[in-house]
Amino acid sequence: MSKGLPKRSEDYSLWYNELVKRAGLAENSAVRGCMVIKPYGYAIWEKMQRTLDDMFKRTGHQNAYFPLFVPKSLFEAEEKNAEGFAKECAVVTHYRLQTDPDNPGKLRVDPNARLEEELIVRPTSEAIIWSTYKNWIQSYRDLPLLINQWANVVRWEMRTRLFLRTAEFLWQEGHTAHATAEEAVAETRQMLEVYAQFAEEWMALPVVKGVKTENERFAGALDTYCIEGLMQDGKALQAGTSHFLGQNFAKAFDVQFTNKEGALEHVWGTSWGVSTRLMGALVMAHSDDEGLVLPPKLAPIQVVIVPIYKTGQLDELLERIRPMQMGLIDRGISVKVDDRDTERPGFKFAEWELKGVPVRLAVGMRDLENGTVEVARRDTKEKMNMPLADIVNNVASLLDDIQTSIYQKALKFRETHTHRVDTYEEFKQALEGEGGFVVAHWDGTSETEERIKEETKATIRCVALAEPDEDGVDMLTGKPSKRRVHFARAY
RNA sequence: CGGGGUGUAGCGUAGCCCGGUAUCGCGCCUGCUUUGGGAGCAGGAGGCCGCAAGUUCGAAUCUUGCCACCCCGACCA
Repeated sequence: MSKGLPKRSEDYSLWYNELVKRAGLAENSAVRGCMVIKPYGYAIWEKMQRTLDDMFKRTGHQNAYFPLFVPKSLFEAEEKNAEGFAKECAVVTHYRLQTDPDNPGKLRVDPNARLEEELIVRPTSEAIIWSTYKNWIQSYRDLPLLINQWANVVRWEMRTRLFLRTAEFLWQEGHTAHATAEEAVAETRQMLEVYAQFAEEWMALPVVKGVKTENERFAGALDTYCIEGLMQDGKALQAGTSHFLGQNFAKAFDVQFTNKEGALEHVWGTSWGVSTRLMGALVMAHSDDEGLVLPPKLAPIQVVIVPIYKTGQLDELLERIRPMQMGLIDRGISVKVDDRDTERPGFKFAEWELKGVPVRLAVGMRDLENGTVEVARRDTKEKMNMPLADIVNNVASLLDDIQTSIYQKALKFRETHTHRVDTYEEFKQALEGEGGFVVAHWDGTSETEERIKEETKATIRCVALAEPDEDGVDMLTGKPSKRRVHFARAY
């Protein structure tokens, strides 16, 4: 492991890339735009999955699995959705390879093995799922239908970045069907709340909840709700979306049910998802020039114990550390004892800091004689000595402190990086400075939104749910506005 | 797809203009000494120089073609 990460202040995106690789979260693969998620990174994703999955189950959802491939005819059924994704679809056209007569030892696509109908590798699963729902839904008694799937999807992005935008990524997608618009909207908003709660309580990432403008809306949805986080470089990151689909997919796939009065109606739909992009958000929101800073609730290793010893003392020291180690484990804390005899303490300290382990305990014979342990917290780099006798309680509450503290830090950052402006000059200044959210009046037209995007690269992240009504005028056109919206440059 | 760039050990690189089988650092292996903030010394292993063809006595180096990747732009529910 080489020393020293690039500095955030010097090259933020280089810092991010290096950090993801050096901390062992992910790396580029032999496939263009596709990453390998490494064990340490996958362990964090698994914790996210487990937590979210529990939250979905508690809100009444069940998991299922649908195919990776979508026949083109199904894919194109909902026109807006199909158009929205058409430019970034991987397409399977053949089903067989053969040895190449012109190139010994090489294979080629068998020209006689063309599929009668092309298969689209799912960029999202509405089409295949709604075509299935048609068979599952007949009566109001079949509703609501509340399904989630954990899956991979493929979007052939022209430019990719580890976790933030990869050609293949992992995600969950919820797809629900309801008897009424009101129920579907309630579902959409409920899942938005679930995402917001997860982001704030588990990822320690404060988010703005809001609704997308027409320009940014999911193709095929009537409304797209979202949570938006703010990264340390002042750019916003969309961390999750929840869509109210209206009856669009029900109509496209002819999904109808008989209501209590015996009349046929199209069902109302929602879909919602978060992806491995959350990993990118987690890294960018909290980490520093020394490495990752992980919130304790998602850290695969919450406490690392580094024994400090002289040659020959290791076994004895490990023996004496064991009661403390077991005490922490019994308390439900995940503990790693770094008993590698091949690395020195300084190296281990640096490595666990890079990997973002929230709490480090350094224990040597000297400490044991004094009845103390050296405790270091990753987020503030503070070191303190704690009595060995009470170490389990102290560490448990320290982990809670760290979770709260990094959330508060991120929240404070967002507050100091949110500017309310009234003129276009102020708007541009706010963006050019330290970035962040710029909250301003907008006349509600796509033209103005586009123009601002072209001139400043800032987009409307959302119309925040918490934003109060307020009469004003668009900073650019002077036309009337009833509410401010959140602008930012975004990932 | 347009513009620019780069491919040399696991990683990062020197050498290329001016042809003679490859430099340095990190990492790796062995041994000894070390071990409370990224150890020191000694020894060692590891290379179809992106691929293919051409020029030449001889190609990492020159020529041509191809491939891959990176950066900027376009693109990105």
